[in-house]
Amino acid sequence: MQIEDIISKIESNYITLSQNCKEEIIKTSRIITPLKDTKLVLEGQNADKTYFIAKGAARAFYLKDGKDITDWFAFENNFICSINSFFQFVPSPHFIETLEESILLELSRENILELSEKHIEFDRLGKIIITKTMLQLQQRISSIQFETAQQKYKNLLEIEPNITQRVALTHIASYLGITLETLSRIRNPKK
Amino acid sequence: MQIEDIISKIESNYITLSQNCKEEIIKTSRIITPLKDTKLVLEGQNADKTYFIAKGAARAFYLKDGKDITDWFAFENNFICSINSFFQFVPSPHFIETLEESILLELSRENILELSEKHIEFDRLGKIIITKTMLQLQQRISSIQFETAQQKYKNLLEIEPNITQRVALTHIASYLGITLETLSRIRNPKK
DNA sequence: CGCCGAGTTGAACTGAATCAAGAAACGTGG
DNA sequence: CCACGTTTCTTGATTCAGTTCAACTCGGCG
Repeated sequence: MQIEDIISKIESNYITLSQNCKEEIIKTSRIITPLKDTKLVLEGQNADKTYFIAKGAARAFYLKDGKDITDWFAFENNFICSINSFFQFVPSPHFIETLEESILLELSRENILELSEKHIEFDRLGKIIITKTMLQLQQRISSIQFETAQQKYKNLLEIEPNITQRVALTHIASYLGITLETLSRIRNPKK
Repeated sequence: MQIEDIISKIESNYITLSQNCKEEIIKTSRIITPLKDTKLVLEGQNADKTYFIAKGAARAFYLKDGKDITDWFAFENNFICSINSFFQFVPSPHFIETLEESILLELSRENILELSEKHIEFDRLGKIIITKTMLQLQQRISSIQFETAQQKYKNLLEIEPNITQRVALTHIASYLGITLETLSRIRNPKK
């Protein structure tokens, strides 16, 4: 996959970019093609990169009392970063790792800020992504807050129907805020 | 309170605005001074307004199986809107109401879009607010997801130390995703 | 004063967690 | 392509935090 293909994926999923802007993206970004289970960000790092997933999947997770808790999944045509670190310039509480062999476009915060200054469509792209993320988080809060384990799992399947084929159940369970055992029982009702 | 005072509150809490931009805000916005318990948004409405709280407090809530569930609190120097309706152009799932007699600056989506087009600082203001909201939601998810009722309450008090003096416990309980009874027991341990 | 909404307290119940074993599936090397 | 070890998932028994339902208290205000 060429960088032009990746950028046109961004355009068709988000917003059209000017030729100038695209050229500058090409100059300042880089493509990486990590294998499955590659760490993109480590806890404690200044995680000043954002990744666009052209192909593959990734997750953000953190360790709470030694337990691996998934906080976010991202698949094709979505962006992933350590939002705390990226936006607040603090050490990342999260790890980010690929869940499959992937093709990613890596952009640094510095380049993103510069691109946003120079190209109004790029600035708008940023706003769109942040808004989308905000709405997804809001959605997730209602789901976590007021639904049973069963309903939360169903909701997730509606949003990401194939997630069970791509992601380990342990990660799905921790993302839903339930234990692996409970998830297993939900999936195999009284047998 | 004059509109100039309100705008300077926005500037000191968020970002400096050009003279032009401020004049246009003055022309297109309006100040409202609702009493306590005034509904600003009703469920089902196209809620295309955002409110800046110069003084007072408000909450967004919805009815889940007839039960009143608080989704968001906002106090002085913060903005509140029905984020689903405002950003996605759908009927609002939320009500929004004041919790105290308040002074609010009301801006319509239309005016906000126009201001964002014309004034880059205003556009940036929007981005700052959305980013802040996103980070707060993210914060809230970890709190809801992996902490005991007790810890969630403590966390809230750290962020909003005076909330119990300003907001009914029922609303705090539903915001935390616990029952009023549980909240009461947390506040009055084994007596 | 008496009522009413908000908060408290008590007792029984329950959904999900925890702890503990075992079964499948997976992959690596012989 | 099979044997073995490792990781992932399932199943069962027990426990517990928080809910539910119900009764009671308190403070404000009409």
